Amino acid sequence: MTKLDLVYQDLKQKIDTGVYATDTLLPSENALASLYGASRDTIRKALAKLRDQGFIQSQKGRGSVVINRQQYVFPVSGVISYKELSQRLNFKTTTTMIENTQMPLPIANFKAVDPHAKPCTTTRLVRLREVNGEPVIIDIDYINGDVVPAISKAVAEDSLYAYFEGQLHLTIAYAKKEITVEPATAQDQQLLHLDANASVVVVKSVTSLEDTTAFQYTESRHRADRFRFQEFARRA
Amino acid sequence: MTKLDLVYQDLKQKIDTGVYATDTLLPSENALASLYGASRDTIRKALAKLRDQGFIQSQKGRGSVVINRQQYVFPVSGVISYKELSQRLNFKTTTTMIENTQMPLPIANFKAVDPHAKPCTTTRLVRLREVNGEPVIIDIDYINGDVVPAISKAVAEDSLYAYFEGQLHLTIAYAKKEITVEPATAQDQQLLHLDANASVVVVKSVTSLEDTTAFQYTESRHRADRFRFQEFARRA
DNA sequence: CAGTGGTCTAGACCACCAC
DNA sequence: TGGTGGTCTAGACCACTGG
Repeated sequence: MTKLDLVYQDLKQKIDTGVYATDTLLPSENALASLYGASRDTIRKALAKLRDQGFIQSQKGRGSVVINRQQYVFPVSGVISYKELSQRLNFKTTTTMIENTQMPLPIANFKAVDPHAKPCTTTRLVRLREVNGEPVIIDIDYINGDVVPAISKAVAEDSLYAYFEGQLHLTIAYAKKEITVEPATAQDQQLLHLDANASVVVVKSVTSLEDTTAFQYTESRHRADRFRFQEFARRA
Repeated sequence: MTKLDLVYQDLKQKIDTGVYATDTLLPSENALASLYGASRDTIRKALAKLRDQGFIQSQKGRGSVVINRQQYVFPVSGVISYKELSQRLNFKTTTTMIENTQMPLPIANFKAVDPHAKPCTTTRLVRLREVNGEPVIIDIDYINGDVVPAISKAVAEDSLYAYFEGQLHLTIAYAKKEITVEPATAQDQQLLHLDANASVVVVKSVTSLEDTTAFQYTESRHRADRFRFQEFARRA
């Protein structure tokens, strides 16, 4: 844990628990520097992170205002696993593996989100996500066989990310995502209990490692009436 | 223009035009510092910005790799106006004002995106966006009357953001957005030429100024079959 | 006016990568 | 081993806010 992250985590926690309340000012940068025994620059980096995440807004000559008790609803935003998400939200979720096969990457299917995808063999994983006993999402994953050899049912039904990071020590760096709305396929209708003319929200993503290897291609098909996505963005 | 932004813009432009090609390394931070006559720290801040935007990925001991020729499709991500967007994409677009009235802010309608919205009088603007003669989006704006007095038809059909920033000198700081899918209303069906059982993608947003005043509430209703949203995200 | 955040600098030490 | 990015520091000057 770096000093920057210690300051960031502590401030974030104090904002979350109301020690620093919404619409009030944080201590000044110099005050925080003394408090944490850090240089002003390190404090500023922690504040920049809070700013990017939408916790504070800084104003010249005044200070940094707490603006937002962060609330997660469905952050397609951010690179986060389904397991991490459901834990944070206290959902009662189950994951059922429907398919686990080896096949070449269907490049054309991910053209929009990664125009330069290269051929490779993959593990194809199809999983059904249920929340409170209701089927909500079908996740279709293609995992690069050069990076990850094979995946057990136990891992697939628990958490891929925990396996990748904890066991294989892969460093996940970034992802590109795309959201569209499409007519439900026969499989969507069957697994998600949908009518013939229903739509699903499709989230396609490519996740890459620190060395820029694209190693996971995912197509996530959501019941449209259960889909919700929130984000925070800054101007310029 | 700060030195940081000069470096950022120049590097970004060189990446866009291929001077620094995808999958190649940028000059080292020390080299860039000499090149631009800036300190290493300033260079690092510019690189951090490029990293956040998905242009480069840095690797300890190796350098910073160009990973992505940025491509805009429909950035709900980012605080950007429809006019800025259509210019960037070279769309042929028209905007038609349908309604321009004064009314109290419909707080309940924006509860999900701003739970603490306060009562205020607003200008309600309803505008239809067409791309290549095809109606694609209905924008319903509520603009805080305490911040912006009234809005002319000419401004509404050109660009609100250009007016807010250029004429009124407001500093737009950040926005919260939410995406959901809803059944098309009668107005949706009529204006967007949709069937009775069609769905629309609804993007609700609250935009705030530097002093944290929420001044614009927008409900953007998109034809589902024309909607596409892409984003870049980093882990942790 | 004093205090705040915004920008910029020069230098230090570390962990990591490639040769 | 030399060069790279990652972290941290101490200090400077500026523009802005508030009383």
